[in-house]
Amino acid sequence: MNTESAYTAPILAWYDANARDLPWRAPDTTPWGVLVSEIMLQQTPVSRVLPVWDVWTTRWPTPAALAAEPSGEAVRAWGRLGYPRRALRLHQAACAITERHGGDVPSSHEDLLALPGIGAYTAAAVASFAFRQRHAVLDTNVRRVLARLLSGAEYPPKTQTKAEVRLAESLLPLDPPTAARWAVAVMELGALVCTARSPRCVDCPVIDKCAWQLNGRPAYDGPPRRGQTYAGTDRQCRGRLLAVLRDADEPVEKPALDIVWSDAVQRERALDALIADGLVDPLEDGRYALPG
DNA sequence: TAGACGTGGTT
DNA sequence: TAACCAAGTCT
Repeated sequence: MNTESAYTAPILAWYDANARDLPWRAPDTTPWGVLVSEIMLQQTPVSRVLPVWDVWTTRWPTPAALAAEPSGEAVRAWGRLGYPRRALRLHQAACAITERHGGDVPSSHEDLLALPGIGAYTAAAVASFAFRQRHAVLDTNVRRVLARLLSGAEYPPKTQTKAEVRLAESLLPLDPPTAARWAVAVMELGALVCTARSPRCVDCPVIDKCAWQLNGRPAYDGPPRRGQTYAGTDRQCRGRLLAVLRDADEPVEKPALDIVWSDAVQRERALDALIADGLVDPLEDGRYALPG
């Protein structure tokens, strides 16, 4: 496989000059700090993660510190980041790290992948960013950049293909620390320049080598990209319900939940689902609380 | 494997 | 304004 391409040097140089100064990239950030950031950043913009990451890593500087607290505290401190099951899984991951790995975030892709809430992307990201290993880190940004640069398409296919993985691997510099830098660099390029809408091609360090550009920037012509309606869904209902518990200092009575969603059938379904997910704890006295 | 899963900013 | 989008994972 290739180890260098015409894209490598320009993108690395661009990153050195344009990388954002994000706290989880600071040299003294621990692997745990990196892991927390990666989970928080799933489907969530950097600007909203910043303050929550700060609070979390200060309050729980190690996996053991988080594992020592009830999972409900993790859910509460998650605030309005969204997808609160991530908080639950991060707490579970902290417990597993404490029990199985002596309190140290594991460095191997395999061990990371075995942790709850960590999939192929996050395992690769942590192994690469925190441990300077050589992995293809294929997130939505990188998939879009590679689609444009090499496939000449505006967007990558809806679901990730093996061809994309092979392509990303073929682009990885051989030297692990350089591969790790390359991984963040491509991701950053996708986040700042090669964006989904209105890409800033004038600022692109590889515009002269971009297949999409050379093709005349053809518009996406594949199947419609999934649009997610939200109003009126179970997801919105779950969000309302959980917000009540998050904002309450003590367990709440049922009416406090009933008042935030008028459709009783949907409300009960959502509440049951939250309980099944372990995000809500139905107490014996009939009240409801975040899990202990 | 398609769909569920939160939330808020941008266009 | 409604739709799209943001460092995905799980089932």
